[in-house]
Amino acid sequence: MSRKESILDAATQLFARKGFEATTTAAVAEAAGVSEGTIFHHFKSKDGVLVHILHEMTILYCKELQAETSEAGSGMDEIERMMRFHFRFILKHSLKSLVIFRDIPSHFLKLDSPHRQFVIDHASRVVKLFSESIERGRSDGSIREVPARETALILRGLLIGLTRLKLLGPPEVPDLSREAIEFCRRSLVTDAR
Amino acid sequence: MSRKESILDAATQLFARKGFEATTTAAVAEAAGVSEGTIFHHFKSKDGVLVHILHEMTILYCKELQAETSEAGSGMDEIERMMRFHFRFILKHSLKSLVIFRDIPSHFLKLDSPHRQFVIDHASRVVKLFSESIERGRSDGSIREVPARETALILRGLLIGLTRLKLLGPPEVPDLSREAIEFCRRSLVTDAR
Amino acid sequence: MSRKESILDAATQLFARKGFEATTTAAVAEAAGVSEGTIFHHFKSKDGVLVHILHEMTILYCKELQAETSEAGSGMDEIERMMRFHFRFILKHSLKSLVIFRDIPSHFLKLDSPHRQFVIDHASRVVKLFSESIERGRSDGSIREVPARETALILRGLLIGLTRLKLLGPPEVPDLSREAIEFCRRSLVTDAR
Amino acid sequence: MSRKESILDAATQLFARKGFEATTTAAVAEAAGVSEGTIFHHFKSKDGVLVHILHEMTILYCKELQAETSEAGSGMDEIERMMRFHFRFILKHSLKSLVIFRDIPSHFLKLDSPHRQFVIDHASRVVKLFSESIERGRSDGSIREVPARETALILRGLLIGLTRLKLLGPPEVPDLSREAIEFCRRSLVTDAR
DNA sequence: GATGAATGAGATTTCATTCAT
DNA sequence: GATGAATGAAATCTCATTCAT
Repeated sequence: MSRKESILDAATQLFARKGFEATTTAAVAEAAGVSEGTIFHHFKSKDGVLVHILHEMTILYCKELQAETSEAGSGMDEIERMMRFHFRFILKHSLKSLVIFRDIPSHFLKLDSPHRQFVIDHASRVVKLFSESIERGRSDGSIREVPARETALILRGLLIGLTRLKLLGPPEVPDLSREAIEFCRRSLVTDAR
Repeated sequence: MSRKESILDAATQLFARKGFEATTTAAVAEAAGVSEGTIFHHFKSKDGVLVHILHEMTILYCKELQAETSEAGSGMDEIERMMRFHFRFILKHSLKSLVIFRDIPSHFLKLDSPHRQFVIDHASRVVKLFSESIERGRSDGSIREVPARETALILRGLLIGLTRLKLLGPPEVPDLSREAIEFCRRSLVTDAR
Repeated sequence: MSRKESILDAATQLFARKGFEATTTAAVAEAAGVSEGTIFHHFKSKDGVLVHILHEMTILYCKELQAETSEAGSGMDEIERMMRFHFRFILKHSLKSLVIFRDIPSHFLKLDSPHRQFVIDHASRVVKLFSESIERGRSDGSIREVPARETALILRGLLIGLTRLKLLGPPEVPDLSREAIEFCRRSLVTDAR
Repeated sequence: MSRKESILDAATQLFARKGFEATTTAAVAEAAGVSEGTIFHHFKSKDGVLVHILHEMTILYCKELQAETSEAGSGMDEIERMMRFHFRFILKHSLKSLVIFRDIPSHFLKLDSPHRQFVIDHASRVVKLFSESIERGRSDGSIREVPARETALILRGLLIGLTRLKLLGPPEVPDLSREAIEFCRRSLVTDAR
């Protein structure tokens, strides 16, 4: 593992456990077994480390999400597959997801943040994928007549909200992925199944 | 307006605009037109200001939410009314909601935060209200056979997610409240309406 | 002596001895017997301390220089008085003058420095005073026909150069004030004295 | 252009524009198109680059200044030629002169600098050349009875001061070389020309 | 000769908080 | 209750320099 990777690894752990603000670069350096200067050599700034994680995860998420929709099936199938993928993804990358879902908003969604646009663009891309699947579903008869973009936004809202609940909430929250998908399926499918 | 209120007002504005961490007590003092010491005189710490906002809003939310369910109607009616209330509430208190939805998680949901339990308890209370309405709906036939607690959590997840979208997202996100309620209604009502 | 004055005092000593860059705020704080934070409380930044010294000295210099010319006498008398004043001033305020003559250029005369204009304006004011005296001297016959502004600039150049020599040069440089004034007098007086 | 020359070139540009302290070795390396290590390979330290420039310029200045006096003429002629040469030199090497006149004092004239002696020796040599010319002028009757060393120091002071004015001052300062030489000539020539 | 990743010592600055008035 | 000067602990970041390749 290169030093850069060590740093990312240690940072992810610490950010997840203590929060981005409360984690010092000194702590990251020590956990990664490198000198503090090395962090700044590779990432320019403390923010830079978070940005790196954000970009990495965002790109991965988009790539894999898109792959889910390419294997045909009905529009409703695609929606279900994308939702299942989302839950799988945040489970597989739970630490990084936690960091992103909890700490990105307070740092990168300020109006003057240079990273705001990146985050927004990513969101748009995801919404668009959902939207297209909904339209496909309306065409192939698997999804009822709902407004595509609005519904896509609602689906994304639901995913985000449940992710927050899972990652930030108390541990006794049960796994809701199956039930959530069912919840959405019931709302979307055409009356005469 | 008392000095205490001035401080809360200024703090809300600044927390909303720049984030809790990035707002200095000096800035709050200046915006409120009081000296820095006064803040610590009334609240005990910077955290104290945020905690005050959190408590105030939480209690208000719970009180008003509960009021919504007291006017009878079917279980499904109650769900709809509670959802409508939520959207109304965050619109009416958008600045404070923004602060709470964006900044509370990263500060008060750390495992060792003394405020974590308060936040979690509040969440439980809300979920319980939803849950009870769902059960009532199942009894009165207005809601189909869904698991009450899981579904309540999903509803709350949806509300949180859409709130985040609205408060943090780009301004061009349309108002989704009506559509979201409709989305849930479709999923919950019994087949034979 | 207030803490602010202590800081200015200590800073002047240290800047003079070791140079502005090589002096740390920690050293200033220790020498002044205050905490490091106090420096920043009063002066905002390390630069701020230097700026304060610059402003203070500049204003004092201008005020006193102007006073020299108000007591009438011929134009040539005024020139001599102003030159004598300059040498007296930098002798009286030798530490602060050293700081200003040695360290200001490298910090505040960069093209993008926000203080550049202040320094330039001060210089202009001094040159103007010299210039006016020269014109007066030409009118009253005490100074020969020389271009006023150019000659004023040359006189100021001479003063700056000699000041640098005195402050920065080896200690064996003799006092040149008397001889320098004589040098200029010879160059400026009308042939038929 | 060798890498060493590239470095000197880039360093001169950057030192002139941003000042020696504010220029990082990383910036020099990038501007020169070499790696940072190469700078330390050729010069031994960041100081080393400045020292190199200083030595190079100092030696060149002395050599060319001396050449000016070898072509005979009266003592006064020599003084004029040396002054003209100085103005020509700093015009021709304006960037390097700027660096030397602005940044050397604050770095190499500290009492404990190992380069202080070199700078002082150079100054002495220049003063000596002026001094000798003045004595020659007194002998050949072209210069009046003035103390040779003091006057030489005054002349050097004037040159330094005007150089500072030209290099650091606002661009609207007119060229003063002709007028300055005339100013000195008037002061030095014997009454009965 | 050339590279550039790695270092580590240290500097400036920030800021919540205290406390004498 | 109100003030604001003073604090000090700590954090981010800089940067010349080294050294293995």
